Amino acid sequence: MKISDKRNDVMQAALELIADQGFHGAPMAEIAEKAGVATGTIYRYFENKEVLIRELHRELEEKISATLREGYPVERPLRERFLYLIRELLRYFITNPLHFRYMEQYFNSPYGISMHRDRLLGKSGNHDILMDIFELGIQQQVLKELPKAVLFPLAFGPLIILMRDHILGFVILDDPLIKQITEACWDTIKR
Amino acid sequence: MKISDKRNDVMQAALELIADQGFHGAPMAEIAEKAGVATGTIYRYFENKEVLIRELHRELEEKISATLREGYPVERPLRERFLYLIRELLRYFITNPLHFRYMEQYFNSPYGISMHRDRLLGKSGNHDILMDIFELGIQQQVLKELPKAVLFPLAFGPLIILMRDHILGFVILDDPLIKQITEACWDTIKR
DNA sequence: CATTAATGAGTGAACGTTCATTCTTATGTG
DNA sequence: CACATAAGAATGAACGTTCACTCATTAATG
Repeated sequence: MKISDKRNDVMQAALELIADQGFHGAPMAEIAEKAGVATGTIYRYFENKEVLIRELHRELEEKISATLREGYPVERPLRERFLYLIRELLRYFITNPLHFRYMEQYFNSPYGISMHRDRLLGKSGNHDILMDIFELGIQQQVLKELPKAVLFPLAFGPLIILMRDHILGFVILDDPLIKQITEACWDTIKR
Repeated sequence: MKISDKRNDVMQAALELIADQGFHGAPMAEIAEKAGVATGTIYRYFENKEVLIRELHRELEEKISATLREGYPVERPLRERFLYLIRELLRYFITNPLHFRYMEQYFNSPYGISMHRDRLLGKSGNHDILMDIFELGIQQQVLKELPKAVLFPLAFGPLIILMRDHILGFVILDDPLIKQITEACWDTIKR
């Protein structure tokens, strides 16, 4: 058993518990039990609960960012690049609903607020890509002349509710529907 | 002092605390202190914390619903009715940021999930209005031919992030901007 | 055998809720 | 009107529970 095995087990257990019970539905004791370790063991790997939570967030963001960059069509027209981002983000979360639920919990908590500031300042990984699209789009008069801080909510706001509804089973996001949705998102911001 | 004075004080205190600290940042003792009553007094008016929380939600929803219905232009074209709804909702929340924060907390909690089901089934007050718009719009081929459960997120999803950013001071939603935003929301769903 | 890892009972703080008691207001009586 | 009595409202200390975190002890490792 490698040194990081238990660390991973703890993170996985925390992810699952927090994703579907929230931070307060995930006591350290329960995380430990689910991970098959003792409570105290968690504190070998994470200074405290907050560190565990932030670390988990960091790791998920990393994964998502990597996925979006993977096949990103840098050379294609703006619209295509934009559609790609939205489509792949939706697909990622459909494949990894726990990740979505976790990010949602995180975002909607005291932890999330500082991150939020970063996002708008374009610090985070794949938001540079997005901000480039917005900037170029406005320059080339392809997009509406709106602040980037408005374009982002317009384009990505729907995805949050859609994902939630998908996970709850109110909608089923299959490929044809995803195609229509991504195009609708484009319509929101295109001139 | 009327019988309902303390009840109101408690609700107001709970609203303020919960809106900016979340449910877990609002212990009954603190709510009581802020309301200027003893802890035990709360339990004269509310069976327990959950009842208080739900009651608060009910009351806010009532107010919002009333506001949206107030000047609703029933006789005007679809587009105009739709723009009205979005614009007034934004305005309401800009005027009452605590209400927005509270509803967000509520929505993003175990309590919120049952409500969510109601919303999609069209039980809640002003959603009948909205569903009518969607239904008519599809019939008249004004709107995209998408499930109502998709039209709703597309049209209203942006508002949540926009409101959050507005409250955090990242955007300032003034009237010209609101006009552009509501029209962008319409562009998302119009054919 | 020395060092590191893992354990889980224990600790104290925080929380929602209760309830014996006190204070306030309303009602009855002469 | 003065006073006694009853009813209702308000109080806050106390209770039981939950939780994050600690630490003395045990197990594993090389």
